[in-house]
Amino acid sequence: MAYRATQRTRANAEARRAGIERAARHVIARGGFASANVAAVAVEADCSAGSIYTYFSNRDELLRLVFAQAAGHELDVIAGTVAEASTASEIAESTVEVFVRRAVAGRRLAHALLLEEVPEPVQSERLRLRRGYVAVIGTALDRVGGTQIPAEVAARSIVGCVGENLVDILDPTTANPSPAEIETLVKALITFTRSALGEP
Amino acid sequence: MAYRATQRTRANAEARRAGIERAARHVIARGGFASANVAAVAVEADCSAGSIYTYFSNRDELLRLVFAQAAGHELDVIAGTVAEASTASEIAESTVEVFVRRAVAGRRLAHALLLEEVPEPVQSERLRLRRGYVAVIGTALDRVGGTQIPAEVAARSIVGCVGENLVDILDPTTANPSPAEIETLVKALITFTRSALGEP
DNA sequence: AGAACAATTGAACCACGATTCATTTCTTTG
DNA sequence: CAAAGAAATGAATCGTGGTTCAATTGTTCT
Repeated sequence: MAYRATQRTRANAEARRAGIERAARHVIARGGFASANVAAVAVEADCSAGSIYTYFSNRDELLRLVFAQAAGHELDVIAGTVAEASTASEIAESTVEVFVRRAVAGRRLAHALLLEEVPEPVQSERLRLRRGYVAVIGTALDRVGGTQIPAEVAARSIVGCVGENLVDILDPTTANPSPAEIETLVKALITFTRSALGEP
Repeated sequence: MAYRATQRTRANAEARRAGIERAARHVIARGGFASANVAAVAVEADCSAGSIYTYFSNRDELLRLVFAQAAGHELDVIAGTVAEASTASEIAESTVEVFVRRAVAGRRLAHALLLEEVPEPVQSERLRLRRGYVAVIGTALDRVGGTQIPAEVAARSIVGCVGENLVDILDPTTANPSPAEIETLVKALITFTRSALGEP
């Protein structure tokens, strides 16, 4: 016997794995999933293409993990703010505010997470996460009560409204939206979703 | 001189071209864009793969044309019904009704047109068409007046609401939705969009 | 009929990028 | 330090599916 994996070895391995994930996240945030080929991630992670396969079974799996982390974090943020809301209006308001502002702040990444064409395993994850948003908002709406329609439909509708209005704004081929434009949109969406939920 | 393209020749050529488009549409309606590879379309059109390149410059262009036809037709239908509406409520109502019912009736095709991952040229076309929907609904809302928020945001929101609520229903990997489910959804969406537009 | 040209065919070609794997380099332990 | 095993490397491989093209078949005209 002459070699055995040690504490440090494993810590290093974990650091490498995390480094590759971070690299992939950066590449995606810069150029979307389309640009996140194995070679590009390897360059960013400062390792070889082959090495990536020591830590991840394949490219799709790596992308799926990175997607799940990033999108999961966004979901947590929304869940946090929605949990504090005590009326349907507040739920609508905080959802729109957080969603739109965070998307605009991290435009390219938001586009990748929400809209870009992705490999199938990532798409499944995206649908899972979207169901997560619906669940979080739907549960909150149920808690505060007073909606005339099924909370799930209301929650989905809110997600749909906001998402659809971000399509052009997040388009990587167009210039950054002006702050004024964003203010108008946020205000309008809040008005729209509030009245939709039957609040004045 | 011994050969010149004649009336009949050209008519035949046009028929072939149309046949290939029809074949592509059928393949897409059956298995989505993913299944519409050149070989599959050729089989359905009863011609060789190579022949397709006599009539279309490449696969993406063929798919783009077929998409534009199918989605353009849907837009025309919506435009037709929305044109008859004379209140915001009626606009919301007819949009939801037509959109949802037609989507459910042609589930697989609707999924392909609205949600499936598609080659870039098709995606551009999809965005164009979506802007068409927004324009049609937005113009109608402007015509009847009385919305507190920009008509474009309202129109986009309606499209987003409806689209998002179709995601699960159109998923090809799940069973057909029950008629009752559809009724509930249509009713809820009409309520949601109506109140969103500030109508009781 | 046969010359002239267009259309069809389908197998070969090609582009692309993920994946593999023989080789080399690094770590640990006796 | 040497042996044993792990990890890293990156060029070669492979799979996939769109695209091409030489050969064949079909059509028109004199």
